[in-house]
Amino acid sequence: MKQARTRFAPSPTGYMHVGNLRTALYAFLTAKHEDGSFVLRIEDTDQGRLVEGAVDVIYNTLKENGLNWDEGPDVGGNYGPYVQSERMGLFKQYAEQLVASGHAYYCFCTEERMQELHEQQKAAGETVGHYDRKCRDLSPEEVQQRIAAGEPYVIRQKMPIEGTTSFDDLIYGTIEVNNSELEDQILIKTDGMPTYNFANVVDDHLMEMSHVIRGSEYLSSTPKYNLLYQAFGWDVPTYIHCPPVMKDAHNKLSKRNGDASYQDLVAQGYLSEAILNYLLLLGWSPKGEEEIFDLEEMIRIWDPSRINKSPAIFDIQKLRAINAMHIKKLSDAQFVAIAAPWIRQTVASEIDMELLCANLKPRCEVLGDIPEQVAFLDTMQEYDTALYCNKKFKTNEQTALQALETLLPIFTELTDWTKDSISAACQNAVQALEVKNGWLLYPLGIALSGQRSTPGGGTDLAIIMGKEKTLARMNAAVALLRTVTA
RNA sequence: GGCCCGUUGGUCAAGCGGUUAAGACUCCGCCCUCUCACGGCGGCAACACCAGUUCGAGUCUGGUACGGGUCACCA
Repeated sequence: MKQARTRFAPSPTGYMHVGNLRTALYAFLTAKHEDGSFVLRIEDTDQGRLVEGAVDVIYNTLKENGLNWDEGPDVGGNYGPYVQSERMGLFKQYAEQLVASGHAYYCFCTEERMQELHEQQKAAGETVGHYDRKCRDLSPEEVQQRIAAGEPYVIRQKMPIEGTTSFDDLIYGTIEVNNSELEDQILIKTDGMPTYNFANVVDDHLMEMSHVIRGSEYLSSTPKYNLLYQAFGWDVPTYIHCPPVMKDAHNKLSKRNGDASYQDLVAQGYLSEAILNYLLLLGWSPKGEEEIFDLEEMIRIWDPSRINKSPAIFDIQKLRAINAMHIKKLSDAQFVAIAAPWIRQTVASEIDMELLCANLKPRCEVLGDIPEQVAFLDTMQEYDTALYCNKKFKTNEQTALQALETLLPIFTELTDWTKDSISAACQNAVQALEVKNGWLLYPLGIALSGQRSTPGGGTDLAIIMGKEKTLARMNAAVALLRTVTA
């Protein structure tokens, strides 16, 4: 069997939206599942859209996600060059080969004539569009003459006039169109450069691509691609057209309306593994029930035929959930390493980082939530003492005052400020008072944080912020409660 | 407008002629619990519509509606 070779061929426009990333992932997986090669080709021929540093964005994004390419502009390979602008010279000969075999022709119609043609078509009530094939049957002599005279020309593909053309897509099946729908499209422009469609076919063949994986917007031009392959007598690759990633039911996710890019999501605190995992599932489904995968597992289970036909709406909620699951899979040490910088955005004081992180990990869906979650450790906001009321633990301002006054001397006496000793001390008090844990300790959490929800219970918060701050906040709470209950 | 494609809960989706129509996310309830989470258990919620084929249709065929894509000397 022929070796699987796929490519990702982005334009360097300075931005990688998640739809692009997903296409890259699918192409990567299709190659790697069959132990094949993944190729990166930069399509930079649209000089007008070139953006400084854009190629690096592509490199970095792919690398961060582990989508390493076997061949590409930087690493080379046997099918280079891998930057399209460096390949411009080699297309014209292929077009001329097509002219010689009767599958293409020189066309001398100017843009002005095309304009007029469209005007006429409109006036005649016809649908505006296709070139009228005026130059299709020029005699070879006339062609030679006009070329020799220096007249500008393009080379157009000669479409069959009658009949149909069909192609197979792994996702959409066989698609057949009437040849009358096909325009004699331009292959080589007046400047001698190839059009995108032509360069693509030639490049993909020269690079021996086994699969062409791209967006479904190319579905309607694929018959023309197929005709080109046939005219050359080349093997047709397996087409895999992917439906678009949508922002909502009507709009594609796009850079134009400022939708989140991969980089934006990372900046918001999403893990790249989670983003990739979510993208995998957006428009594709695995065989079993499992949804959480790392790259290696993705490669193993990948089956491109399970890609869905219909567009998929990007759902940030689901991404959050998957991100949370990936965070939970992290080791404690890994989590500390990635969470610490986020914690430090709002917390400068000395804290028990390990314990804080252990509490944060199951409470954190996106890293970007962390700063706000932990800010109280540095600065406590004023709070409503009604927070001390809890039906389940039968607490209110009065009982909270009692609880804190019970705890205060115990904590003050403690020399060993550890989880074990604090817990033991609290358990003793609970037993002596014959109350529930919550009655004694729920108020502690409020006193230390001033908020209802915190990353950790009262005793953990005490350890995280240290003895000194704990006692200070307890004293402040006692003072506050005394004035309220007086 | 022509052509092509699509349509299962709010979202992602399984399903490939016979199912009580999976599962995940969201939301709600219960349990666990020193807050909030995590975890466990349970619940709400779907085959766009109309014909036809068939003993039987989410699954096959045709049409309708709605949505998307495409009709460049742009990639």
